[in-house]
This record gives sequence, C-alpha cells and structure tokens, in this order.
Amino acid sequence: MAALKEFTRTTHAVHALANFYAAQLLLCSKQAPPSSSTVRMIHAHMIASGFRPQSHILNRLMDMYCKSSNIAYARQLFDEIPEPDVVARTTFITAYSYSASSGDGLGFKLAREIFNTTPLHTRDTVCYNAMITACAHNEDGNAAIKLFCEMKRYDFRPDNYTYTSVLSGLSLVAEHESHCQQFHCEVVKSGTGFVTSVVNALISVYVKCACSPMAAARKLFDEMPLRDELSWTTIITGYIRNDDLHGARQVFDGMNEKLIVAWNALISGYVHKGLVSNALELSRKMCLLEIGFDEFSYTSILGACASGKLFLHGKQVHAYITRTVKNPSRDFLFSVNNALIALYWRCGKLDDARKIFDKMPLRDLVSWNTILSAYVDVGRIEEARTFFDKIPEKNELTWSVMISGFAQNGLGEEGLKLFNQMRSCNCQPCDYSFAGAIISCAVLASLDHGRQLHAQLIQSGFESSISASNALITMYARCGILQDSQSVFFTMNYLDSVSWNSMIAALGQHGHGGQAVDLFEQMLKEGIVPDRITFLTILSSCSHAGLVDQGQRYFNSMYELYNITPGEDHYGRLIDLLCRAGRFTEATDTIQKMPFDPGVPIWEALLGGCRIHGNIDLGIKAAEKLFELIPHHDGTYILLSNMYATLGKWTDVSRIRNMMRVRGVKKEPACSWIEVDNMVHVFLVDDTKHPEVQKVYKYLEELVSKMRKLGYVPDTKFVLHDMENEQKEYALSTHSEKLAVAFGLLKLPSGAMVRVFKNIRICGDCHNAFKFMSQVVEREIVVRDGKRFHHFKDGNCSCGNYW
DNA sequence: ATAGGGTTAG
Repeated sequence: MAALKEFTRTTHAVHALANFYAAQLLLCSKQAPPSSSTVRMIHAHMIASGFRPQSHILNRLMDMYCKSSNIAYARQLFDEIPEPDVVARTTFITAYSYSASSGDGLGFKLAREIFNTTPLHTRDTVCYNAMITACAHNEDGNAAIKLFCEMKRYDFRPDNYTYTSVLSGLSLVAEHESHCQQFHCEVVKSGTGFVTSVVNALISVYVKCACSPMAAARKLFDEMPLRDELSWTTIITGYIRNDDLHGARQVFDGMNEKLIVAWNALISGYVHKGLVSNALELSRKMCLLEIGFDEFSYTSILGACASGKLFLHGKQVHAYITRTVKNPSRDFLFSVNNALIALYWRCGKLDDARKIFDKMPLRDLVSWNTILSAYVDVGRIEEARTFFDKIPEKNELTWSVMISGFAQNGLGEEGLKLFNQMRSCNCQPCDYSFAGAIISCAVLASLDHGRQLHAQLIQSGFESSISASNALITMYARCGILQDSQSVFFTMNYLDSVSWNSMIAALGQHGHGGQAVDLFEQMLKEGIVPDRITFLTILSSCSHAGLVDQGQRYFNSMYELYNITPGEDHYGRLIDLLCRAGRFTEATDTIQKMPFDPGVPIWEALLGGCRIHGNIDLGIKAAEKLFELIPHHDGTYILLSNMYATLGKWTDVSRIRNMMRVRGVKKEPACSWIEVDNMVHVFLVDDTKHPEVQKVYKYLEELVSKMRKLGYVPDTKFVLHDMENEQKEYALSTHSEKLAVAFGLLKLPSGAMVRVFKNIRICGDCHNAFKFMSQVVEREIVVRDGKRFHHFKDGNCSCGNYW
C-alpha cells in the first residue's frame, strides 16, 4: 500500500490508476446485481490510494452503488458534486425510477426533482428516455407522453429507447385503437418500425388496448423481420391476458427453443383459469426436458397445488426445492417461501404455514400479508390482529385484509375503526378496504354510515369495483333496503359468483324465496357455476319460504350436477328445511343416512324445527345432544325452556333455568337498536337507561290500546316465567324490539320506514303486535332478527308467519 | 447513463 501511495505521486500514475479503477468498476458492473461489498472495496481502495475520482469514474462508482441497492449512499456522493453532469443525473433518475415501481411514489418524486433541476442546455435524449421510463414505472402514462412531446418540441431526437419507453407508458392509458395507431405511425415515420425492441413494445400496446387485441398484435408479430425472445413471450402473455389459453399454447408449441419465461407464463395462465391439471402437466414436461426451474416456476407450481388443495403434491415440490436448490438468492427465498405459506394455508395446515413464516430469515410485505390472511381466513381474529400490529410497513392490502377480517367475524365496530384509522394514516383506501368497511356497516346495520361510504366510494372512483359493489348488495339488504341491493346488482357491469350469491342471499333473508330461486335459475342459465356458498344460500332461501321439494332437489343436484360434496353445513340447512315444514320422519331418516356423525348444526336445525311445531319429544333428544356438544351455549337452554313454557310446563322451565345457573351458562341479553339521525339507539328489555324511554312507554300504551280495537290480544305464552296474566302482559310490553320500534315511530319523519335490529330471534307476540302496529300507524316496519327479515305492512308480515 | 416478458397476499 505504501508503494502504491508513492506511485500515485506522479501525474502519469494518476492516469494509470484511473484506468485501473475504470476497469475494476466495469468488471463489477458485469455482475447482476453487483455485490455491495465489491463496490465498497473498490471505493475504499480509491480513498486509501489518495485517488480523487473525476466525473467519469465517480459517475460509474455512484452507478455501482445504486445498482447494489445503496442509493442513499450514492446520493451522498452526488450531493457533494458542485455541478453534476447529465450522466450522473441520469444514473439517479434511473435508480429512483426502479424504486418508483414498487412503492409510495417517493422514488418518482426524487427522479422528477433531479430531472427538473437539469438545465435544459445540458439535457440529452438519454436523460429524457430515463425520465419517460420513470413515469411509466410510476404508472403515469400521460406524464410519459407529455415528456415525449416536450422532447420533440425541444428538438431532441427520439431513438429506440424513447419509443419502447413511451409505448409502455401509452399501454397504461390508451383507450381507443386510434391512440395505438397514432403512435404506430410515429414509429414508422421515425424509421424504428423494424427495430425488434420497438415492435415488441408496440405489440404489448395493442395487446392491452386494441378492440380485437390479439388480431392486431399477431399481425405485427407475424410481419416482424426479426423476433427475439421477448417477442415470443410478449405474444404468449398477450394471449393469456386476453383469456385465450389455446392461442397462447399454439404459439408456445411453435417455439423452437422454449424459454423458461414462456413456460412460467403459461403455467401461471393455467393456474389463474383454474386449470390445475394443465399447469401440473406442463411442469412435469419441464422436469422431463430438464429445463430447470426458477423462483417464478416454483411459485406458479406451488400456486397450482394450493388452488387444487393438493397437499401431498405440494409437499413433494417443497421437498424437491430443499433438496436441489443450493444457494438461493434473496428474491428466491422471498417468493418461494411466500408461496409455501399460501400452499399450507390453502391446504388447511395453518401450523405448517406458520412454521415456514417463523423460519424465514427475512420477510417481505407479501409474507406478512399472506400469514395475516391465513389467520383471518380461519377466524383466528385476535392472533391476526397481533400480526397486523407487528407488520412494519403496511400497504392497502394489509389494511383491507384486516378490515374485512373484522367485518366477516361480526366485529363491525372494529372494522370501521380500523378503516378510519387507515384514512388518518394518510393511506388512501382501495376498493377492497371500502368493501370491508361497507360490510362492517352491514354487520352493524348502520344504513346512514353505509350510504356515506357508498357516496365516498363513488367519489373515489371505485363505483365499478366488483368487490365493493358486492359489499353494497349485502349492506343494503342487511340494513333492510332490499330495493337498493337490487339496484346495485342490476346496474353492475360485471357480476361474479359472489355478486350472485349475495343477491340470492338478500332475497332469501327478506323472505322472497321464490325470487331467490328464480335468480338462482338465471345464474345457472348464464353459465355461472354455483359453489358451496351458493348452495348454502339457496337452501336457506327455500327454507325461509317453505319451498321444501325445490330445496331437496337443489340439495341432490349439488353432487350429481356440480360434483360438490355436501358438508355438514349443507345437511344442516336440509334438516332445517324439512323440520320447518314438519317433515320430521324424513329429517331423522336423512340424519341416519348422512355420511358422518351429526354435529351441532344438525341438532340445532332439528331443535329449531321442533320448537316451531311443538315436537317436544324429539326436541328434548336434540337438546340433550347439544348439551353434550356445547354445554355452555345459551341458545339450547332457551329454546327448550321456550318449548316447555309454551306448553305451560312451568316446573320444567324452572328446571332448565336451574341447569343454566348450576352450569354457569349466561343468557345473551336481548337488545334491539335503531338508527336515527346517524345515531344508534340501543334498548334492552324493560329499559330504564335510555334518556327518552318514559316517552316511549307512554306512546306504546297509546298504540296498544288502538291495536286492541283492531283485535290485538297480547299472547302471554311468550312470557317464559310463570306469573299472573296482568304481569305477563306488562312483561311483553317492555320487550326491546317494541321499545325500539315505538322510538322510531316517534322520532323518524312521518311515513318513513322504521328499521329495527335485534340480536336474537324476534318474540312471537312482538311479531304479532307489529302486524297490528303497521296497520294503526300506516307505516312499514322492518325488523331484522338474528336470522332474517320481517317486513310488516298493512297488517301482514313478509315471512308469511313461516319463521 | 436509458427500454421491453414470467411469481406469491384480497
């Protein structure tokens, strides 16, 4: 080193040293990406030797720092240069543009700043090219086009790079084929119309934007004088993008030397279409032909196993990877481990998924979001929340998974709270987070809030989002406004199976079983394949409407026509269907013939049916099974004691009450709520807490006396304690749903529909009373209880007393 | 100093 210092004293030596470092840096740049330790070593050597790099070498050094993902340090060096030249600036524009594609727009802002401070007389075509690319990475196609026009105005000559970059920007924004053609003409006039890279870019513009994209793209492809690897993959992925896997496969089969990228594209294309076996067949071929796999291949193949729930196959792939991959890169570890987490989760092995997650040396956002989704998916919501809080940097997906996770698990308040928190964190909600918040409103039956979110959704430009619209269907239905659900459903441009399921469920819950069945039939006619959820929904709808034979036919068609094995939940709905209609022999026969031992959903359905029909013997049998299976569930005790009370067997009632006390079973307190002026008012039985409850009692008294004149008689068999008749009538008059309805009648504008929500089933006397009430006040009253909706109008209920 | 294809989370 001392000798070296001596050497550098002479000017001649400085030249030699510059050449030496230039060569070193060139060597380093051949690595992709250059290792940061090599870059640091070269830099350290420069400092130690006393060499002061001039712009040419320094620019290269900074470039190497950027490429070894050390932009921050490179920037420090840059900031010390008094007047950085255009080459140095372009280096940073490029470096920042890569970080712009994966993030918050910060990278783009930095690139823009450097570009804007580059004096016009020092700019050149390359620097414009880099900035146009940065715009495209930042998904701002219009900005890219604007820059392109600007550079022409200033007489910079666009070259190959310019056209490939601006075309990739164009593909983000072109809406009409004329847009594509306009640029196509530009390209031809510029003389770059036969440059392979430019035509490739042009193909991908047509693929994304033309009216008949593949015809236009294919014409260009066929007429190309010289195709490179990218031309082939662009056309193949073009077919896949446009849902034409046969077209993709044809081109693929015509390739002489098939690139790994083409294999990967086709495999993932198959997986997305649900064609798992085609995907795996291709992967087997890859193996036989010894193509070799990279992380993209593995993630797609593991994705295929996950979506087909092929646990054993997935495990074999996992083992193969551990056995054969020796020095995996960072990116390899990220993507493959993330795919493995998804695999084990989708195969129902959450613990194995968790093991992979825990063992990862480094995790990226996808790892966190995947494990979060897994915990949310299985309903382990508290643990999910713990993960959520630990996630260092969240994106919109993180938020939306957690928000809808809360909503789906009935925690509407938490969902809304998180949605607001998301907004206060300066994180723009995406349509999925809106969907989560809207479902939260559905859970809480908060119509005012739901409508506000609907308005904000439109303001934010998400009105055509399928998932948000699906959420709106459910929200309006669960808030009692079936009409608004329907208008959302019928104005949607695209429907997926969730849309159909939601609308069918909405009709079913509101007692329109016939319409639910019609819609289901229409769904089948349009070629939408029903899934497990569809059948749950349609079975409930039939049950609510008493369409027993229809429901049975659908149940039988599940396996026969759609190859879906009915689960216990489906059997539960079938038993419910039969029992509500009083067909107990068929129900018990079905239970005996089931391929598995009856569990909670089956006995609950049976007990519910027995209550309706007063079948006490069978009811007791079902209740005893439930006492064994879920001894702390209050519903069983209450249903059974209701049955005894209806029969006047008060000793049995008190025996059951006693059982509850001894076993420490707490009854979920009944409560009803109503939204007035954006405020939720909650009422309990015999409420004394609500500030205006005295007014409500007084008004209720007036109403009841008017109702009596129309023939209303309080039905005291719904009072479950043995007491004097007068006391019983009083007890009935204090039920929470009556208080909430009366409050609504008092407070809402005259003629407005009254919508009340109750946490558990509506009481029989209240059900009867609301019929009379709707007549007396000439208003529509809607009550949602734990299971379904009741629309009271002109003395009738939409459920036809079948509930 | 600058361009372009394939993966995993809802």
